[in-house]
Amino acid sequence: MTTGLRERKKLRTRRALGAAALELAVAHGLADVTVEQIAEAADVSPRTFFNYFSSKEEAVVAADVERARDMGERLAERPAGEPVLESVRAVMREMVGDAPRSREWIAQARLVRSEPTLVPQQLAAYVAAEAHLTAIIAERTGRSPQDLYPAVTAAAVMAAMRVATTRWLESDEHGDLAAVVDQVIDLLAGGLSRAP
Amino acid sequence: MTTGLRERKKLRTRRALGAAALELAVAHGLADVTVEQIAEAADVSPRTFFNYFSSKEEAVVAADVERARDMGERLAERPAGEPVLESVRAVMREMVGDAPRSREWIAQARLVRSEPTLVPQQLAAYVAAEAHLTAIIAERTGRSPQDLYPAVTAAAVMAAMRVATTRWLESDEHGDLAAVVDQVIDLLAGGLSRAP
DNA sequence: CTGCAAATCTGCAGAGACTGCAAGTTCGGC
DNA sequence: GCCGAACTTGCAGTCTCTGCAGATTTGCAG
Repeated sequence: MTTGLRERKKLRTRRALGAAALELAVAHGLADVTVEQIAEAADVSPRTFFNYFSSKEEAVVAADVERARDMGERLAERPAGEPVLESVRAVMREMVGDAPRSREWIAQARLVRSEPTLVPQQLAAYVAAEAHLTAIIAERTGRSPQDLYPAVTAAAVMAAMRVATTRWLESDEHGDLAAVVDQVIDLLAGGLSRAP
Repeated sequence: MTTGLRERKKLRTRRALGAAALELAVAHGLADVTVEQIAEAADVSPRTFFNYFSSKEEAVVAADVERARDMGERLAERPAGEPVLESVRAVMREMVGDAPRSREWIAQARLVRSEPTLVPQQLAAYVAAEAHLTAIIAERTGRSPQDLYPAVTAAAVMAAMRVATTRWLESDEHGDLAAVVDQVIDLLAGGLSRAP
């Protein structure tokens, strides 16, 4: 892990920009936040903002991308013999446990639901994670990444996760996300043939 | 069906704008096409363009949205007793048969793959269709749209269709899309447990 | 066919998003 | 310490996108 000062600094400003964008958007609504404000809050020039992100929307969703990457890494660390769907179940259980992060996650998720411009970006983040997941599944099952199996599994799993989190946010939110995840995974494993 | 002159005219300019946007983007690359050019090609003012679409990207992907809506309508017309996955299989077979439309479809699909800005919009189109599909599945299985089953099924199916078309485009394209669709549906129906 | 109300189109002005470029600043290695 | 590479910044300029107000067109009733 060669993390020179340079790289660390870059990561720090990237995170600062993402956090500032999210915070400001939650507070004032995305439309009423300018790149200039975001840059100022992160203590860089507006021009630098565009060296990191190509749009406001991308910055707001940056945390999601990181979360997805995190999910991928955790999946890669699961025991090799474990069925893919079970690995996903386990990883989601781990991640749901992160209470402190959950706060900002919920804020962001609700923001996305209320700002139409963010929806496409959010989906792009999911699909980026999907590509990573495809590679992991391919390696783990000893299949080629060109094979349909890893790709379809990854896509279906990510889609199911999306549905699970959406439903969880829509309902009282007091319910257990892990339980919802369990249900959607059962549906997938059951071949989508019968209802719960 | 009350299609007054007004509505028909609106639909016509909407399609003209979408087609112009797609055509120009394929010819010159999306970045080198301005809204002004698109509007001119469709014979309306630039301001009017924004009365129909909120961005260039949305216009380019408009045909996709229509196609997704079409798929939804065809699904709704399938016999009620048919299993959902089988209905999807049948509908895709029908739609693949439309040779004339396929040309522009392939052009658009290839464009999306080469223009990063279009990816999020494309995904948004898929998800919009997903909502429609959810409603259809809910009605057909007699379940509430709030239920997880219709939502997960719709999401998984759309994700699988996305993978199928992507793979089909990536490979020589001479293969049969219907065959790829068959494979991905088999994977879903099999609970994602084994490889083909 | 005529006139009215609503829907639509258009031009204009203006705020912001975003990019290429060239000049400064900082970091990493020798 | 010093040089090259990487990063930041300001600036100029183009394009996107929006609100508004005044035409223009359409649907409908009389």
